[in-house]
Amino acid sequence: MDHVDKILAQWRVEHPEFKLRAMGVLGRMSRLTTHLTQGLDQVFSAYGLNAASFDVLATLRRSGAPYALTPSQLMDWTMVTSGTMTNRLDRLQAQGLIDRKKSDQDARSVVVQLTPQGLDLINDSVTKHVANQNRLAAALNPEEQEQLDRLLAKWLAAFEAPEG
Amino acid sequence: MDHVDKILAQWRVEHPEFKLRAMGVLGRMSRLTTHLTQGLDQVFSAYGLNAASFDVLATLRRSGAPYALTPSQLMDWTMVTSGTMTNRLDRLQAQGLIDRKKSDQDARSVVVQLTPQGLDLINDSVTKHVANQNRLAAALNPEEQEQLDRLLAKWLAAFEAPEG
DNA sequence: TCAATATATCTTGACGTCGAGATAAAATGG
DNA sequence: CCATTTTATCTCGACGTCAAGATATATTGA
Repeated sequence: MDHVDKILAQWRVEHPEFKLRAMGVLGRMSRLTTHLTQGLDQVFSAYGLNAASFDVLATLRRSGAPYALTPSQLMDWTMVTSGTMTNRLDRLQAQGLIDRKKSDQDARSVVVQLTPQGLDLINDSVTKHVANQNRLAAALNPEEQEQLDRLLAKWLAAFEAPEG
Repeated sequence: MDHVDKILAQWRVEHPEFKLRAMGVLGRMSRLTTHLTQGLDQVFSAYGLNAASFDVLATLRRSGAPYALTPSQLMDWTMVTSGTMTNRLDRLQAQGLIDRKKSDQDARSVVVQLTPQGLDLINDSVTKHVANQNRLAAALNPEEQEQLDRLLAKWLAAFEAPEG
């Protein structure tokens, strides 16, 4: 009887006709996301980062040398709006973890690049982050993780399929 | 090859030694949560609400008549801090959907109650919300939803088990 | 009894996010 | 060639959230 079960039990009393299966799934996902977010933040904050700034640095890092992307490319990878990305980049630049220079190709555009300090920081932190993710997932055995991943992938495809 | 697969493919090039199963699961959960949040907001905004205010109204509604709880009880149900709850209640009160009165039992405490308008609004919107949840989950068949729910419940138990 | 501690709620300041709009430059098409 | 449309980025104001701290009241235990 976890928290979500208690919520469902209340609705069964107040609205016995409700079809609650999806509510259970979505409720557990939401609740789990809260716990996982807190778990991931433990590593981020140990490096003076948060999920937002880590996300940008990691996106630059995994794009490969020279660890440079435009704000638009970063927006595509991270699912945030342009105002949000500008704010993230401002803070990372103030921390000395990235720099911005005008693009040679397109005068409207900007190139965001990891600084040497930014590269060092993401190299260290991402290793800890991956270990932390595996720790957080360890409540499920490898088979269960595979099963879960398959179901999530199928569901996600409904939103990210090539045709929308 | 969804968005998360592309991220994993990049890491495999840059860090072939990373154990990426948990990253896949967490990444898909995160991405899915973003899409689901947007899907749920469509119903909320049709009623002049957002996820935060809906959450409070729904918690009061499913607690049963007289649809009254203290801010502390609401905090327990919704997993938010006291400052957040104060802010939510201020806005709901300004909208005329709840009222606050001093507790008879405990002079430190407050009783939050749905107004008649608040009750009408949550009664209408929660019905649409449940249908919307089932619509969003329909990419998985009932069996898959059950399977997913079982895995999520097991995982969630690691965070919400009686002993921590 | 009453001082120390715990509880309930609110306040404040900082931050991350979004949406709408501004600005500038590039691409398009007649 | 030039007007129109699209693209890239930034600005601004509003909002939701949190952490830390303030205030008032209740509970505990010596």
